[in-house]
Amino acid sequence: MVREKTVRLTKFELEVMHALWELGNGSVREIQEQLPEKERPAYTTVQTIVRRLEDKGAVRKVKKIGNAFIFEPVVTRKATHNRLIIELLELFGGSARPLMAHLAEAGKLSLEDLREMEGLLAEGQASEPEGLDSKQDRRLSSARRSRPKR
Amino acid sequence: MVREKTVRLTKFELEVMHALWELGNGSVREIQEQLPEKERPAYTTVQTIVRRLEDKGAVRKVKKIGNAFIFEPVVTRKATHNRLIIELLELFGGSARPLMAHLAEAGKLSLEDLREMEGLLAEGQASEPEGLDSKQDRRLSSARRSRPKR
DNA sequence: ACACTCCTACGACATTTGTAGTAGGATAGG
DNA sequence: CCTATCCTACTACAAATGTCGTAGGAGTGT
Repeated sequence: MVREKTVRLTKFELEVMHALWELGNGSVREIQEQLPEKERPAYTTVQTIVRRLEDKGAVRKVKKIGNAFIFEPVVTRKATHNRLIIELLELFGGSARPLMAHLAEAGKLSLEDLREMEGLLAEGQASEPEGLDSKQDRRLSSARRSRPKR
Repeated sequence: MVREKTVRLTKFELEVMHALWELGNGSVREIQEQLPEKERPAYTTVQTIVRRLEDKGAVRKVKKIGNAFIFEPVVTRKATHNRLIIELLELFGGSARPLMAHLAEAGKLSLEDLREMEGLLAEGQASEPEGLDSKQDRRLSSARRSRPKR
């Protein structure tokens, strides 16, 4: 087994990671723009979070384009989510049963969901493609970003 | 609908709440002793957490026995767990599907679990008794606790 | 009335998180 | 080569968390 590295991430750090997972890799600017407008913090705030993520070993610089660093995730979305789930499960006694019961009760779980899962389980695997690719970098190549006339 | 109060609790606060839910109600001392030895903090640490929980409105004093206050949960375990689950779900796009997929893949979910759930769902309800009772208080009545000869 | 324990009320402090501002170097268009 | 922008490296700071210690009031057996 590969014992993936997992780090403890805060809510906000998770959001930044989410953005980066979506992008595959990207600059601080791109990450910030990827965040939902509603909760889009200042550029330097994102920069700080990214730096902390780098300290924690959750992301790393892969290259430099112009004078900007391009970051990429080190921890996978899957490993991170797993960790979160494990922690939540512990609160429920380590078993998925009670958790499922809650989901069902909250109406978050339908019979169809269950049957669907059964199908997957029966087949022996339930994996999502985990799209962590698109490592191209045709961007920033030589074009200045938004240029606010001020 | 009763729109239960939910507060944001930290990991440690959750553990204290867990202890209190188990007890039904209890003194700081009892709560501390209810915590797993491995991670049992100093008495005053627990006291501080309880005080903060009180500030947050998650617990309240119900009476005084001797010179000690007896606390009881204000927020239910169910409501709190629900909140946690909701937050986790948001990370997964708000749907239970991806979460279940993770559980299944991590081997935390078996076919039996699924069938069991189906049964419950089919019946129209999946509720656990939510044992928040046992509000007696035959304890501390007049007996000193452990008395370390020093 | 005492001595011994408990308990509570507060205060402290190091970390971690959330959020940003500033100074100064790097770049590209003109 | 100059200038308007970007970007990075730092620094700052308040609020939230994790962890306790201390002072002083209370309750009880003798």
